Amino acid sequence: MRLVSTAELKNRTNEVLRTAQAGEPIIITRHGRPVASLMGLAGGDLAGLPDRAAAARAPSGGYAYSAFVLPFGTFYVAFGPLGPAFARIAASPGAFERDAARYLGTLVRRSAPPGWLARAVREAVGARRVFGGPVDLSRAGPFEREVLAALRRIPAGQVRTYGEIARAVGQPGAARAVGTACARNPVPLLVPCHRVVRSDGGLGGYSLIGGVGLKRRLLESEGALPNPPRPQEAGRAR
DNA sequence: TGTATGACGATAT
DNA sequence: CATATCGCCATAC
Repeated sequence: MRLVSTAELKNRTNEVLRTAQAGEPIIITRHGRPVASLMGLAGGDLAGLPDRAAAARAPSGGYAYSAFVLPFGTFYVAFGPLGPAFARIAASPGAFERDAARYLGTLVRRSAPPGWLARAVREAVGARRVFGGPVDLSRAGPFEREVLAALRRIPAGQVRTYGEIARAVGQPGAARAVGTACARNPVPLLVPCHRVVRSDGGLGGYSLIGGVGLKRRLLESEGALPNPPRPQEAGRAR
């Protein structure tokens, strides 16, 4: 990972882009604070994406989706010109297609996973890096978008409370609404809503298939839980 | 425009 | 410590 200031970005654009293309994640900083990231794209990565002309011709048509078999289920991701737009763990392609069509307002067709998407899923699930790639949040409201943006700033291995996110987006009293926004996250895992927990130490909810059990599993695999449950000693006191 | 609904939080019991 | 209650706030209808 490399940190690049706005000045560097402007004055050494080509070098920065070359670095990104080489596969090293670039974090853009402003006033010393990370504000955005660049993800390299290899040739052919965009093969599954509709081109600009196609998008203009059919503004609401043309989402593709790919399936990824993960340890806890099959993860489906629908993507358009702006990036991943809808993702779910689903029991079958048909179930995902139905949910995706309802959310996106258009049919989705299956496609081989573009390289950038496979990498994004790998990074998001393996939690080896923060997935900072593009995400299509155009159907989310302004508050929801801010919340989701805040979630993306939570490093793997860490958690935040719903209240902390509320304060982070300037609505200190909106913890509950943050929960609602998380529940409506169109791209779970890619936007890590599982890293938000309750202020009382509870995990809170998780609406993906798998429920809080999956949420716990994800957080454990990221090393975010201080005391992984040890079944053998569960309940034992002193 | 009003009303109902949550992946919440603090407090009381 | 678990449950109940009430306040909160952005959405969906």
